[in-house]
Order: sequence, then C-alpha cells, then structure tokens
Amino acid sequence: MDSKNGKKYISQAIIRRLPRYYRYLGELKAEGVERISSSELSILMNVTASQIRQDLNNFGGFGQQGYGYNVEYLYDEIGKILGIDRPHKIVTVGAGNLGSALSGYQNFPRYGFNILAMFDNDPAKIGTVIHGVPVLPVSELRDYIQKNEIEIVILAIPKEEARQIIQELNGTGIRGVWNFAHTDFEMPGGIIVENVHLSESLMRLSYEIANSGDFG
Amino acid sequence: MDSKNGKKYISQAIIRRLPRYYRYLGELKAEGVERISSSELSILMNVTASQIRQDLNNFGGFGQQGYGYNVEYLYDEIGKILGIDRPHKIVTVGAGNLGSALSGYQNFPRYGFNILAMFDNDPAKIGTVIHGVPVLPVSELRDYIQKNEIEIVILAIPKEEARQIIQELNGTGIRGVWNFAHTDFEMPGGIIVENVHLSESLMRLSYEIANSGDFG
DNA sequence: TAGATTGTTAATCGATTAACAATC
DNA sequence: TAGATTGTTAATCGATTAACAATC
Repeated sequence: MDSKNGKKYISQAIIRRLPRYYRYLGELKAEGVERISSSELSILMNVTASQIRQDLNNFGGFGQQGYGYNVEYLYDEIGKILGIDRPHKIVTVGAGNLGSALSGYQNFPRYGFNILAMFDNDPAKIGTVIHGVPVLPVSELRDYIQKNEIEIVILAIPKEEARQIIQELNGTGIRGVWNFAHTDFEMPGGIIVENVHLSESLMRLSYEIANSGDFG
Repeated sequence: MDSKNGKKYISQAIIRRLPRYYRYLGELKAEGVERISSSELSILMNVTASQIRQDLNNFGGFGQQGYGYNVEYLYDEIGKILGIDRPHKIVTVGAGNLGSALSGYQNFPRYGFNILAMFDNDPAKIGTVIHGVPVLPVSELRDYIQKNEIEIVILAIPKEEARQIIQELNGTGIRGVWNFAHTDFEMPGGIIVENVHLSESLMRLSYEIANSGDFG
C-alpha cells in the first residue's frame, strides 16, 4: 500500500490509457472473445505487453498465470475503476451548436452519462427541447443542480461567459466540470475539471501536417 | 542539428503544450502586453520557467537575455510552428449533430481553419446548408477533395462507417484526418490522424471523480 | 556597466520496457 | 506435470527540473 487509505498513486499517463483498454475490451467482448493475453492485446492496441500488465496491476491482479485475462471480467473491472458502473447525472451550460450536439450524443447514455437539461440565456431557446433535452434559463441552474443532485456540468460556452458560470457552480455539490470553453481554470473543493480544447487539438494536427516528412 | 534535414525531434509532450503557449500569448497580446519573461509566464500558466525555456528552444532562440520574450513576436513564431500562418481547407464527413456543430464552430476560421463542405448520405440533409456550410452526398467526396485541394478531413461519423470512408480518402491528397469516430486507425502515405475521443475524455473525468479525495 | 534573463548543460525524476521468478 | 503467462523487480529510456555561464 502506498498511502494510508490504501490507494496507490496513479499517474495521468495511466489514467489516459484506461478508457482505451475499456474500449478494446468492450469490442472483444462484443465479438465473443472470452480470454486474452497481454501480448495478444498488445498487438491489437499497438502498445507493449509489459505496459498493459504494469497498468492493470496498479489496480489489482486481474489476470491468471498461464491463462491471461478474462475479457468480460476485466472489462467490468475497468468499468468500475472508471466509475461507469453507476449512472451520472449531467447538465450542459450553453445550448449552442456544440452544447446541443453533446447533449444529444447517442453514445453517452450507453456509458451511464445522462444529460438531463441544458441551460441558456437565449429567450428563443428557453422552453424548447433540443435532441430530447429541455432548455432552461441559466438563472435556474443552481437550483436545478441542487434539487436533482447533478454530478457533472458540461461547459459549452465562450470563455468570456465561463468565469461567471464557474462562480455559480461553487457550493452546488457538483463533482466535476467537462470544460469546452477556451480557457483554463481550477475549481475549489476538489471539483475535477477535465478540459477538451478542440481548437488546440486541431492545431496539433496542423503542426503535424506542417512538420511531417513531405516538407521536412 | 539532430537529423539531416536540420529538424530536431520534437516529443509529443512538447507538441501538446504548443497550442497552450499560443493561447496564453494571444491573450497577453490582446491585453497589450509587450514583453514577458519565462518566469512571469510560468506563473500564469502554472508550469516551470525551465520547461518554457526548454520547449521554446527546441524551435529557436526567441528570447533575449535580460529582456525576456517579445509577446507578439513569440505569438507569431509559434503560429508559424503550428502551421496556422496560412489557411487550411477542410471538409467534414457526417452532418449529424457533432459534424454540424464543428462545421459551424466560430473559432475555427479565426485560426485559418475553413470548413468548406459537409458530406452525408441522408437525402433529407443533402442539398441543405447547415450553419452556412453546404451538405453534399458522400459519393462526391473524393471528387470534391481533389478539385478543391482539401487538406484536412473531419470524421464525425459512427465507427461502423469510418472504415469505408477511410478507404475512400486514400490517394486524394489530403494531409490529415481529425477523427471523432470511436475507433483508432492509421493512414498510409504520411497522412496524420489526430483523435478526439470524447467519450474517453468523459470517462477520465468520471475516473477522477470516483477516485478523488472524498471517497479515498 | 550591473542586473536580468535567456540558452543550455547537468541532475533528477518518472515512465516505459525488459526480464524472470511465481504460479495457474 | 509442462507450458504459458502473469505479477513484479530491475534496467533503461525520456522528460522535467535545476543550475549557471553566456549575453543582452
């Protein structure tokens, strides 16, 4: 044990890989594959078998010598580690193109991510239902979160509006923010912020193109 | 020089940070800040000054001893490194919620990312214009790319449909794929693939919530 | 010039890979 | 049992941080 509550420190590098393991195992499970060894999986995923074993062993011994890993069991265990063995209540702030698209994204409910409402200031949007999700006024955000025990808030608003919303989220009991605004911020009280900076991802692609072999 | 064409190897860790430097410098520039030292910037960005200097020096000596860095100059230089000193022609495959949202995203043209068309198989969508972007049939994808010298393709389709589209992109002359499909793939001929796996990002948030202090 | 701050080398830290004993 | 493959320790590799000489 590495700390007094028995939790080992897990690096960001490992956390970043966990959902990918989960995805591959889900596909194997869907194909009816029962067991897989770290070296078979390493070929599929294009990583080293050693890394797979190291990663998994941070969370427990999920395999069996001479056998490998049971696909369904490992899939379920990683699901538990990722916290997607139980549903998550989510709301989206910003009912623009991106907020609406995310709120209607078919894949999320599959993993227990349930988006219950969107919030916006545009009177033309308030009261409407977009992709099955009702749009409410931002003034009701705090109340709604507390009444419905919302756990995660998706921020799909311009960075200029983000600061104020972040203020309003303090003390509401939310556990995490999924941030699409083009800005960084920290939340007090152990609220987790996960950033998705789409422009930056596109810039990395641009960088790789500009610096790939052809022009080297 | 580290290779015969004079290009130094740049690690993914550094590339990941470049757009963030660009963003902070853009904000400083907008605020009218003329010069900044690595230690001032390090406080703003919550990284070490040493890392900033190391990162930048991979691309050249942009600073001046005793002075620091000229904000506008450094901003422009990083823009060049990122390849956003010139426009990029882009099309989106998939005119669903996400594809439409991305195609209408206001921030992209600002950086020279111009989305010229969307492609879809849905007859109800073909011929329409969504957020100012025309929707064309997928059967015209290859032709359109070649005639218009499209450089980047955004994949906003389910993974089941991705394989076939990837096939069709071969030999069209595109340089990169921005992939939102829930699958990994490689492209031949040095075509760059940048993945944005939204579900995986949300799972990482879920992981952090499930394993944060409160439940430790 | 003196002070400030870079560019760059050296030291440290952490993550990945290799190796192999344990064991199913 | 013998063979296979994990779990885990040790070795390597790479990235980050510290330190300081160069220089504006």
